[in-house]
Amino acid sequence: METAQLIKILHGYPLFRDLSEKELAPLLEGHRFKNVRHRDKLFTAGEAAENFALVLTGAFKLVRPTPRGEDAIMYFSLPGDVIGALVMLKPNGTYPVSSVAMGPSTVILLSRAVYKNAWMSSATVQAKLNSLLYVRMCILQDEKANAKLPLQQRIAALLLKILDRYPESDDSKLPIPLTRQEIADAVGASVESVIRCMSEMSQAGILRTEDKHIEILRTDRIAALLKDDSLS
Amino acid sequence: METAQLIKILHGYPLFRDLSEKELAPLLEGHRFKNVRHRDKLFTAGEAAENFALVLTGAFKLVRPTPRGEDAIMYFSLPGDVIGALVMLKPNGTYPVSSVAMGPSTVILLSRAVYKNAWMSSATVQAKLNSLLYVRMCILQDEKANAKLPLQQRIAALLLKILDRYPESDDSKLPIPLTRQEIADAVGASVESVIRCMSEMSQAGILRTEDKHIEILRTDRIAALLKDDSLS
DNA sequence: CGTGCAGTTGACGACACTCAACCCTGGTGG
DNA sequence: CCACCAGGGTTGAGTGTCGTCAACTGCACG
Repeated sequence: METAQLIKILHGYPLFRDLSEKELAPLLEGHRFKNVRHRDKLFTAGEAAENFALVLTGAFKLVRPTPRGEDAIMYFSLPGDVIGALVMLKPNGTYPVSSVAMGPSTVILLSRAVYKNAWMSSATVQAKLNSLLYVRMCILQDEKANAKLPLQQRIAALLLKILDRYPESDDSKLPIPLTRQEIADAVGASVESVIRCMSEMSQAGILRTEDKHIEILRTDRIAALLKDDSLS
Repeated sequence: METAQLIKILHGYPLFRDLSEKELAPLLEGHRFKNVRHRDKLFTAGEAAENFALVLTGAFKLVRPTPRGEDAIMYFSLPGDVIGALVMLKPNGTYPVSSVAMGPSTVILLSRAVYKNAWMSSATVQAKLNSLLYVRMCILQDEKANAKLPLQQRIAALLLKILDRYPESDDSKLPIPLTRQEIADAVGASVESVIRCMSEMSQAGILRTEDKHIEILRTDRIAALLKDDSLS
């Protein structure tokens, strides 16, 4: 890909929107593209963190292995997100989470050195990173606040939250292919429970899934689930 | 308090450690001290965010009200922590959490304007804030990963985590007065369950509580709880 | 001396987890 | 061409952890 084209794409992302081409160049020093196949790991939790990455296409789930051998999904990284930037601050740091591709994805890889030289010395960039981090933290906090709700509502909250983050989508289809297992890992439940829950919702005509792509038919009724209770 | 003394204190905190007096001054522009009484709110979730604060003494719990009227504790802010800084980025932002004093506490209040002028334009300060935020996020992620563990282990993890954050303490006494209710709010459980759990631990001689101050007698056995299972 | 907060205990019940099948699909290799 | 397997989805039965409700104690404070 030519640099000009890349810059155009980057300007579409909040992180880089206000940066001139001149400011952008040093941030991308030594960048290299990388394709990641479905279910491959870009970074692995616990590994020494030498690089960070910028998502261009596809999606990644950031997962932490739990003490019991399952996975817990912390975040879904979509195009425009930065993965592993925070840990660049710590010398000899290790990735706190693994990043696993959901479907074929592409990123650009950048080195810790670039972070120290260019990213860290720019107050603007740091502030933007803070912003991304802040959003992510709020999501985690929301989830913690919702942790005691019945499963149905936690799933509903998750689906709506994902829809929210993709304003461009046609309003009802989730932009990422999601298996029931992944939903379970994200809300902290078992696959079976998630399946039972979502079957109910399907039968109630609230949503539909077609080959891992979930379509929400009645956003209103999902939202209603969060207020009161039950599918009646 | 004189400024000189204040600066000395601030230099003791990671956030300001590397800053000269000259760099520090603009960051503190227009600062005012505030005493907060036990259980009073410094900021309230949902309120328009006009100020942020720096904790000097005491402690704060950052809580989000849950949909069911309970509180979920997101974080314990100790001296040296900044409260509400992140949301300064967003014009018209509202605090995502309430900050409630645990015991009498003091802070210095700073205005959004100072943040925009001084804090945001310093790459060093932004990077430090990032660091603080990163730690906090890792804690939340750990908790999410542990969410499915039995209650006993979640409590054990919480207590150890708090001890970790206070290396100066005499190794076994928690630095913050914690009620069972607060522990319950932090791990996402009911008071009664927490009480049952901790009574067991007391009887097993693992910990002792004296007027809301928890002392851990056998750090090793608490840690062991996290690996295998049960108090045997 | 009442009120509010913290801690405690017991009985009961429910939501969700576990385990164990089973179906369907697509891909791979003999 | 068919057998086999892996990944995803589904269902049912049994179980357990934890939440709910209720009642009671001790203490501090105004």
